[in-house]
Amino acid sequence: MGIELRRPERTFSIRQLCLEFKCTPRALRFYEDKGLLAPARQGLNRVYSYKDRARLQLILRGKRVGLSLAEIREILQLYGKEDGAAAQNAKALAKFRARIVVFEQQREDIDHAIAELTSACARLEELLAETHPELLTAEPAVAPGVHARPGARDLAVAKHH
Amino acid sequence: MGIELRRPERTFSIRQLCLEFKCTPRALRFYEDKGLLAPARQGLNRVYSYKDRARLQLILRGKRVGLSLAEIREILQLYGKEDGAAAQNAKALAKFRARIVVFEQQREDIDHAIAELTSACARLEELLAETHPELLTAEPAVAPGVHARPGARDLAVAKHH
DNA sequence: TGGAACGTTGACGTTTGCGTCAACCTAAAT
DNA sequence: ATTTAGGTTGACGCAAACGTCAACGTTCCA
Repeated sequence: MGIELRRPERTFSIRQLCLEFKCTPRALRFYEDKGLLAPARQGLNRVYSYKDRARLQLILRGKRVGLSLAEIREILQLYGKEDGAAAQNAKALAKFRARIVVFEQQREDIDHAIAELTSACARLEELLAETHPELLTAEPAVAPGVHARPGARDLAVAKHH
Repeated sequence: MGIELRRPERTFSIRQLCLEFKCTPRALRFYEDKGLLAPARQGLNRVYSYKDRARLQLILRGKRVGLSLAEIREILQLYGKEDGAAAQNAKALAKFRARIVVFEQQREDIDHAIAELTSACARLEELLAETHPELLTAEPAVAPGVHARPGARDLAVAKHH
């Protein structure tokens, strides 16, 4: 039939999204409880649209930069309603600006941290080279070009202990 | 007499550090409990040296970039003992490198976030300018309240609920 | 016909990072 | 002598962000 299964119409099961984004069903349901997601239902089952997937991406990015779920929800809400009460928009503007400032501070902190860790690595490498060269794993730097892709192979999220 | 009271010899009370770094005594004691700080004592009272202050700075920076206290402690420990078991140093090296990778990912995320919020701000400004220009506070940058995150009411500015 | 595989809703447990008393000491100022 | 302004150690409380069962419903498929 003529129905094209192009990407924008695709839907996702909870597990598909979890595999793609390395998280657990529990987490997605939790985000839903907290009002960050609202997938459609097919009977009882959740059905995630492309828009839901995009939201999830934003949520996870937000988390990685240290936002709380409450803050993320706020931002998502403000994002959606560009109309409505203008006073709300003014408040949104202020909040956004404030967040930008915080982010810039954070970037500075991260640059600091990277610099310090890098020099610490250099010192450690020297030290090891002198005393126990056999322990040098011979990986002097981060593999260039390759963004640390976790390589989703299993459905169980392995933890580091 | 010849004794110079240069900075390196200065010591700090718990409150002084709290004021300087916008945190609470409770937090500092907590960090101590967790093995991140170990100030000298004068009777019962804690006396923080310049080195302690530096450690505190690192701790807070670590927190701001999303490290857990446990991770920060690990880093601080590895920092202090450049000798000792070489195998430990090798592990430290690996961990540091891994953290650097995470940090670089984080920086990317933050740049993303800043970009998105900035464009959102621009859109909001336009929208407000058209519909309710009187709400434009004409503060293109930040105004109030130093950026300290939650709570901190012990000796900081009173906050909204 | 039944058992994987996938989904659902509770509900309780856990860790982290402190806040918040309470009860007490102690040196300095009044 | 007593208030005041700092400090101390417990001990309990709490919110965030899930993990971890338990008990149960579908659908497919050999």
